[in-house]
Amino acid sequence: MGTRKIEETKEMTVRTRFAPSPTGYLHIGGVRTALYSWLHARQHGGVFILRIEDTDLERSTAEATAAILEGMQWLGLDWDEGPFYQMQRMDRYREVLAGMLEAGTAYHCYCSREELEVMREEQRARGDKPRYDGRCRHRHEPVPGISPVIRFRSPDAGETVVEDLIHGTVRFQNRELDDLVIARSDGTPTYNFCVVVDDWDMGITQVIRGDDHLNNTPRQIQILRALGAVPPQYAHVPMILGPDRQKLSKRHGAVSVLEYREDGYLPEALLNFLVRLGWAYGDQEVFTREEMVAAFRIGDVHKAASAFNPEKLLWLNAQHIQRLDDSVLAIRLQPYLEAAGVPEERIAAAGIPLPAVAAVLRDRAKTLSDMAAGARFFYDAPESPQGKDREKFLSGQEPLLRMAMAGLAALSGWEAPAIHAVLQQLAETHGGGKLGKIAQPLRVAVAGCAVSPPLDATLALLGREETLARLDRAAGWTT
RNA sequence: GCUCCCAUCGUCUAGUGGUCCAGGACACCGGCCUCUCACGUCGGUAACAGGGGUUCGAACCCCCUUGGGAGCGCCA
Repeated sequence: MGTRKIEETKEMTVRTRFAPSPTGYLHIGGVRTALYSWLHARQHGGVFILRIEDTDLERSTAEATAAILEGMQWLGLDWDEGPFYQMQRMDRYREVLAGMLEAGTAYHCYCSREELEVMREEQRARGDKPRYDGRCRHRHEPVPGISPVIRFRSPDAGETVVEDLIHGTVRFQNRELDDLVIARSDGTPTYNFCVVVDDWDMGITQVIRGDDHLNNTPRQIQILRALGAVPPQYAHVPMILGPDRQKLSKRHGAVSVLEYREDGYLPEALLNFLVRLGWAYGDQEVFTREEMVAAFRIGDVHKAASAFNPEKLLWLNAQHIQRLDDSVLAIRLQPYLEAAGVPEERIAAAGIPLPAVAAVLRDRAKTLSDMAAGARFFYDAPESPQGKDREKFLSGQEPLLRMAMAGLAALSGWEAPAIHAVLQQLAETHGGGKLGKIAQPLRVAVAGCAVSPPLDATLALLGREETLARLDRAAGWTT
């Protein structure tokens, strides 16, 4: 019985977090670190925490916070605790700050910004790295009229080692690290300090974040040690570049993830794309959410930055569309159809089941928006086609349309194979044996454009009455 | 400038000293399939950044160079 207790304390519950700052929208890079954190927690039966780092009052907005939460929900990256807001934890930070001042691991610094700027300039001129020289370290008397900042007293000898799950051992000489500001002169704590206290308080076991934070890590470890806390494990994931391998920016469409939703991407496809950006599992390209959870290992993530590849995302989206059940696909598609101007009531009124339409469209759609565009004509009888299509395919084709109507009207059933036989027959008599000769005019007549699912399947779905009505109407467009 | 990180086809990657004149995927090019557009399918072009070591043997280990990135704030 005793051994059991040891195991439990040894194998701590995994606790990871995603900690975005609400100064902008949730973008691709953020989503990937969120995904990795989530995956790591889920595969270990751990806890995933959402924390909003909103201490930058100037730039944080409520809209950004809302967009982040909505994005996470849309992606299905569900969190077990939070969202926590740093602004609501100020009392706690002040308490820790006071303790550090008391213990002497932090001290007041009265240097003015101007003074510091001069100091840095001199250092730069000498070719040194600009860093605080610790001139207030031993000051005991306050300077009247100046509200001091609080600095962390960092060790000036030895080294701090980061055992990174992705990068391996990374060593930093302590003399390279200066005494950083952990509280501003107005008393508010700074980022590096809040992160440390939060990760500590929240019992985070693995900090998974962008590798732009790797340089901050030794200082965070030092603060944690000064606090008597055991540092968590770290995993610094590389950043994502634009398709041109330049830093990801708005120009690349690297905007809010919610735009991917608008553009008709499936969340599982986006997640699949992102998980493979910097990580691989043999030759497997397509992963379900469950497969990702099972196969992903944070330690297998690549060290190098990777470029965003929109074509591959599109391909993966198509792959995931292929794999959905008709009924599920229809449910996913419905909002996009609505956005394309086909409300739910009209779908019901038309009597053409959406799952069936989705089934015939799935092979040729890369996004749900594509699919909605392709599905529209089933529910909305097309207007007279414009320009080329009308001239090229309908001009002078009234006899053909009439023949088709006669043939289809005479059919006893209304199944695709029977319809196909009629079309085949028509091709023999009016198309020189070539289905292509007659299919295009009929397609344009019925769908309003030169692209649609196979004609027999399309007509079967439209129904006899609607097909004949559309052919009759199109006969008026043949001049 | 200083510190840290990184480096296989255009892109995402497999590869952890021999089985690699380097495999898969997207994209691209060609063939097949075909009533349109697609899907599918078959095939093709295409990479170990450069230089030194270590070793019987290096894409894999070490060093240097080059190139990219990050950090050096009372931003996060």
